[in-house]
Formats: sequence, structure tokens, C-alpha cells
Amino acid sequence: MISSDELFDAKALLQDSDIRPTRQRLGLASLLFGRKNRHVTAEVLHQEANDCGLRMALATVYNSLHSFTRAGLLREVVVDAGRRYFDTNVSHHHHLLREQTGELVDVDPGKLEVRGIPDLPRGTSVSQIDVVIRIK
Amino acid sequence: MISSDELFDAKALLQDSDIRPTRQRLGLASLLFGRKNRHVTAEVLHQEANDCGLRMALATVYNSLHSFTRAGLLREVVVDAGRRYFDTNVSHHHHLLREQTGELVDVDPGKLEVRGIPDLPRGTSVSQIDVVIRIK
DNA sequence: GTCATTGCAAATACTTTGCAAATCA
DNA sequence: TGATTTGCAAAGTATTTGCAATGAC
Repeated sequence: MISSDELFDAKALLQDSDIRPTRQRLGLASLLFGRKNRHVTAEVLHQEANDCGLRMALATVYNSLHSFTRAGLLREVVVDAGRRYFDTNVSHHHHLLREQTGELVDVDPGKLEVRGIPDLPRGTSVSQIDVVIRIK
Repeated sequence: MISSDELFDAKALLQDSDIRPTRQRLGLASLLFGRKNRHVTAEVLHQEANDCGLRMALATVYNSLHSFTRAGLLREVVVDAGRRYFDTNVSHHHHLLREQTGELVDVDPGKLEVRGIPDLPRGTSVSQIDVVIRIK
């Protein structure tokens, strides 16, 4: 019996994104993209990697997260001034944050709508609209 | 001729908030609350203070910003995972962020509306909804 | 085998804490 | 004067960088 996780081809994913499939990156990609809609910090991902027997420096986790983000495989989510979250869901959507646990949940943009965007300064355009619903 | 800035009574403001009006705090309060809707980082405020001849450690600026926030005179705004912004407008409103300059502008909540808030987990309630319009 | 790229130690950036010194009652 | 609070040096986190070593082609 082979689970779908094991069938996931991290190597092909990285190669398709022009990222060299090194041992460390393959490990991180498997952890990240083997299942849907993950929200991780570098530290949590580093811990997961260690728990799987993947040894690497925390800085390598950061470097890999940035590579993946540059390639469009991840998107950074700003919900905390002290921690950087990365989201494997790169399509447009919003977030719900449980303040007590730091847990982040995706919110479908089809359900949540923002109306009444103000006039922008001349020569500028909207790059992204982020909505964070903080709950306690 | 006396400008309205000079008439602003920082000492009364701090005393009304049960914050001891020390020299450093008075200086920072004057810089912050002498005009409307300021968005500052600790570093920028520290630099402004130095430029005015107010010498103090950066940590003192942080401590003061936190005191003011605890007292409800400031509100923290999360738009960047690396920097902490403080806003002198403590009423409910949203933000527009110029990505190129880091400049933050208030958006009236009467103009901008969020519809379709999803179901929340049992036993939780909304603590705040933040909308950040990022422009480039 | 080559050389662009990596992976990590060390450095940096940002923020908080612990406590000597100052301040108010 | 004594309790309280401050202001800052030093420490603590989080993240980035420079470059020796690697490993993909």
C-alpha cells in the first residue's frame, strides 16, 4: 500500500520551478506540498524536518522558504510583526487568525468581499488586499 | 505668535492616562500627538527625537510606545513581519500601504466594508478585522 | 570536471528584559 | 525615606548574508 503522500513528486515540482532539487529542498518541499493549505513558520518547519531525520540549519529553511516564495510556490502572510508565516495556498484568499494559538486558517475570497476601495495616489495600483480576521 | 503645536499639552495627556510625564515621554508624546494620524516605527521616532535634541536610548522609545499603547493612546498596526508600526489613530479603521516607501495611510471604515465573515470556531468571537490595501 | 549554486556559521536587525538610578508621595 | 517606576545596557529572538564547500549537469 502506497499513500498519496508518498506518491507526491517533490523533485518534479522543484525542477518545474527551476529550483535545484537538493536533498534539503526535497525534504522541505515534501513536508510543505505533500498536503494542502499549510501555514508554517521557519522554526516550525525546521522542527518538523528534524523530527523526520532531515538535518539542516535553520538558515537553510529560511533560504528555501524564500526560494519557494520567489518561485511562486509559497506566499508570505503578514499577521504578526515578529514572525514570518508562509502559506502553501498561493491563490487569492484571506485569513482567520486564532490569537491564542497563532493558528491560521484560510478564508475563501468568494465568501468574503471587500467593498469601497478608496482612490489611490496617482500612478499607483493595487498589488494585493489582505484581510485578517482576528478571533479570540 | 504661538502655533497650535506648541499649545498641545503633552503633560496633561499623559497624566490623564496615568502615565508618568517623564522628560523622555513628554518629548515623544509631543512628537506623536502634536499632529493627527501619525504612523511611526520605533526607529523613526527615535531619529525624530534625536533630531529635536531629545537624547534617549532606542529601548526607551520602545518602552514608551508600549506604555502609550497599553493606555490606549496608540494602536499597533501589523503590515510588515519585520517592523512594528504604531498608529496615533486608535479608532477602528483600515490601512493603505505604499510598498515602495513603507508609507501607511488611514482608510475610513465608513468607506470600506467587509462582507461575508465566515463561521467562527465554537466559543470564539471576532477581536478585530484588519484590511491592508497594498499598492505599488 | 566545472562552476553556478548551495548550506551554514557568523553577522545583523529588531525587540524585550533586568536592574541601577531616579522620582514621587 | 521608602516604595514605585523609570531608562538604558545587555540579552534575547528572528532573520539575512558572505563565502567555503557542494553537487547538478
